[in-house]
Amino acid sequence: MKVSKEQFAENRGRILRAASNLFRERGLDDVTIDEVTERAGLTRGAFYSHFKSKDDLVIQACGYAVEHDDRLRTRSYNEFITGYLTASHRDDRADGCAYAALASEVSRQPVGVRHAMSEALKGILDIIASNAPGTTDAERRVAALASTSAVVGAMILARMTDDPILSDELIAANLKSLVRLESAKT
Amino acid sequence: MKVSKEQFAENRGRILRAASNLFRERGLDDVTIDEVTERAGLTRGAFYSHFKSKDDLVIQACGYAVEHDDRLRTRSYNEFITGYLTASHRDDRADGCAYAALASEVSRQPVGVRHAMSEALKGILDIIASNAPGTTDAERRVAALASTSAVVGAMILARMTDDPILSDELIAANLKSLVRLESAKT
DNA sequence: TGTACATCAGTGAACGCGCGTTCACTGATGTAC
DNA sequence: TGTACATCAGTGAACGCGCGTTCACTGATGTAC
Repeated sequence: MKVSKEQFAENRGRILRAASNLFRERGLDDVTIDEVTERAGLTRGAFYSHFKSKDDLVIQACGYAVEHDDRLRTRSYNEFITGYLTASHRDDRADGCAYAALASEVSRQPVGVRHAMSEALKGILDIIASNAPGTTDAERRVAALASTSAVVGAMILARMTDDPILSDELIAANLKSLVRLESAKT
Repeated sequence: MKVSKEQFAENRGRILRAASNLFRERGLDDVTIDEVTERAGLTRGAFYSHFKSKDDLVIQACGYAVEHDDRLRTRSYNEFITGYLTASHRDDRADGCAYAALASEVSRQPVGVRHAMSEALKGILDIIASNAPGTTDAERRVAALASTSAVVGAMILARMTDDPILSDELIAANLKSLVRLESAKT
């Protein structure tokens, strides 16, 4: 049956949230429309009142994940690094950084998804660069690109390994390397 | 019909090579047994004379990809960084680094795959650490973990973006950052 | 303000396709004598 | 060394399951009068 505009908007939000959590936790291919709508409290068919296709959902849900990620919008450069490189972030994929969870899958997706994630990344890099250590804009830009690459790579490898010691070591080493880099420049 | 032992071994190698290329290019889920065996010059059914299941193939093919990757076995630390962070590596996923291509998917695979990739990574990190800049073992270890995270993260993000300028920038900035790090320490 | 009705979000069954896996069969290999 | 036969890698059809998508239907919403 038809529902109110407010209910409709809320349902759409619930689908997006469920999808963004499930995608980050289990990957884009593994998650089914059934799972997403069930978690959102709806049934399969309702999905197509909100989204054109699963591809469409992927675009929206990836955008949603980045938009609602506080870790990518911290105030200082140091806070970004130390807030990102934590064991709790590593162990909580569902609410973690969408790039660490999905970037390599996104690179094989249709251009719509890649574009959405890419534009969002530009915004994030600009913020990080504005807070990054360095005496010139160019230096701060390099620092932002390099440290973002490092934290994303570290998180991906720390999640990949089945050895908890190596996993912790990856986080600790990058923390040390990036924080030292900053203090050396400030 | 039955084939000679030599032919059997060659067929197995062809399947592994085809799978390792296809997996890196298109991801683990997207590639089908049909595609792999066809590229290896065989038919679907032959697959199960060589591997227990697709999961089994994933484990073997990931191992194969890492073992046959020259980029991960370069002689000096500088060569590792500069050989890894290139546009041609970015554009050639099929023969590129398996970690950049598959690490985040591997993290969601059964423990067998994760373990194989993790143990291989340990070997690679040991080699890199032995060549890394730094005056103590601990310093070299940190440099190896940090630079490996950075190059993998940079490659993943450079492949994800649909903006060629940002993609080049990611590679250049990490090159600058990591090479500078070395010269500062040597 | 109240009422009739068109709209459309949600339901759940059904469809169609693709993919991993199985299986009966073929015929070359390589061993036993 | 030569021959008979058991083995087993490869073939290709078939199976079964899961998933994205469609569709006829329901009934609450919200608009037009």
